Amino acid sequence: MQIDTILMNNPVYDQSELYLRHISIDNVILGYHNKELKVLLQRPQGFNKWLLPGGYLKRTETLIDAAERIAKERTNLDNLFLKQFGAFGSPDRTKDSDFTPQKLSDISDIIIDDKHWMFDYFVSICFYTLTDFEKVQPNGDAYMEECVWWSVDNIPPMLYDHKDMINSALKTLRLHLYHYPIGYELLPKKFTLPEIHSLYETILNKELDIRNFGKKLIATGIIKKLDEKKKIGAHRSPYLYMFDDNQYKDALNKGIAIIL
Amino acid sequence: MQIDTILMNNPVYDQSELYLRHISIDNVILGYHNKELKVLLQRPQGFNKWLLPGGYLKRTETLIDAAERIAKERTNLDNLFLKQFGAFGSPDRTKDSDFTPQKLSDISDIIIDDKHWMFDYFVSICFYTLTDFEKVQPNGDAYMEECVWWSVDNIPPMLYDHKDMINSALKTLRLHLYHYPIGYELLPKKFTLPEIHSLYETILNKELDIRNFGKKLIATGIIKKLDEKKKIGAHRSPYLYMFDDNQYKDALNKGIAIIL
DNA sequence: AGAATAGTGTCTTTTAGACAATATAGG
DNA sequence: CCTATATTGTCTAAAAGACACTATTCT
Repeated sequence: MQIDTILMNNPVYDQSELYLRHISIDNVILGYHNKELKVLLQRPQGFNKWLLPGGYLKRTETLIDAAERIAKERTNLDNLFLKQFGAFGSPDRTKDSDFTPQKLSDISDIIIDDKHWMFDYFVSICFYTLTDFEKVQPNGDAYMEECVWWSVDNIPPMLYDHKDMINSALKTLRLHLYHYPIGYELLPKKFTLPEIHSLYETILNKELDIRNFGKKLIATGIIKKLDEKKKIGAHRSPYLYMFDDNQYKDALNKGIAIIL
Repeated sequence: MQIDTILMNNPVYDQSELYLRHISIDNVILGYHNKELKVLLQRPQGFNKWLLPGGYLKRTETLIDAAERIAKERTNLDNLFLKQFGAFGSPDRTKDSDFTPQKLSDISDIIIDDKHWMFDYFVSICFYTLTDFEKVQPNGDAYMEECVWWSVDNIPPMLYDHKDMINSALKTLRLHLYHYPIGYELLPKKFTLPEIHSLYETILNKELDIRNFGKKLIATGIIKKLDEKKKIGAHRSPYLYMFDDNQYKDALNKGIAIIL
């Protein structure tokens, strides 16, 4: 069996590198709170276009490990439930006239030319997650001038194909909403029907009759009503609900149909 | 801005390589014909486990270009409508006690040790497609002793995580069946209701009442009845149907709900 | 009493789902 | 006429969808 027909010149790879070449991870970290859906974006020092929080894959990590590590760097949250939604790869996806080796060199203390690995072909594996943005204090780092939440209805100019990634993540989230229980990681353990109702309305960006919504969601069995109420001040106290763990896990594995 | 904190030792990449390191493409090529669903698998020379048709990504290609090229190598078909369904990556996913550098060297004319790039960490981007297996004469090559169709109900021992990939592809196909029009690329331009009905039954692996099936599928608008019949021999001639191009494209973009 | 929010039930329309007899083509 | 296959419609049950009044809590 001859192997080298595939034309990689050097049959021995360099294991000394910590990260794998050509592979990046980008996370669409969606934040929900109080009927608002936002996405966490960062802006590199000296540029005026934005990026998704991303990074590279270590030799010792699985894809999901890397995505979790990268998400944690910006949110400080563990246990984000990240879901892969696509890989993006084309020879020119990391070409952007607003982010060039020249410009980077200008504001950097080292010379970076277009042979630098940073400007090589990268395939990006993308994940999305949903969290409560009020619980997150976004962390930038030395190279990111800003790291903040943006409304998904008002995305700033993005570098590369990161805008496509956001759109793709939202599309996937909306599809998943109809087939998997969403909100387990996002809502408090015990939540009210109006709370989960608002969440679904916000994600789908459309109104859902709360009476019918409640009937249908309870009919799936994934949430159950408790014998407790939540105190919310000068108003009638709403009942609390929680996810049924067994039904929830089952639904995650097998998928369900939730017609809202 | 300092870049090398990410610890890739050599900032300049080697552009002379035709393929990108660490990235592979694997295709789950599903074949349907006459109520049978099969998958195209290949067996490397001298081994008794099977692989999906796969390959590497050229510097000049997009992911989908590569997937199409690789699919064509085995099927000779252009215009396969390949859909990405996932990326698989973990440090040990290409470790398999039945496919080792030692065994490969034994049957090869070159020395391959575990530092060979072939045994490095690869992230595989996976695509699936659906075609008519009767139209395909599978092509092996010098390194693949066999390349044949296997029933999806009877998958032989697979190398690496390729069995997982098949399962994941089938799961995705079944999900897509409920949200996107399936069969456009597979069925002849004009097809009969019994034909598309059998296709759906086979993919979902369950019976669907043909009367209700027809009503519902026509109600979605993606197929329309023609004023022609197909001659099928000594039986009543079935009407022909075809996809409505506009509705089809629309459904592909936006997705639809097909409750069967 | 008033303001704000939650909770609940019924009716109508639509859809799902079960079900079997008739029509056609060719031999 | 026989065989094999295709076509078609109705009924019932379930679900979707529209809709509005009452209940609670606190000030």
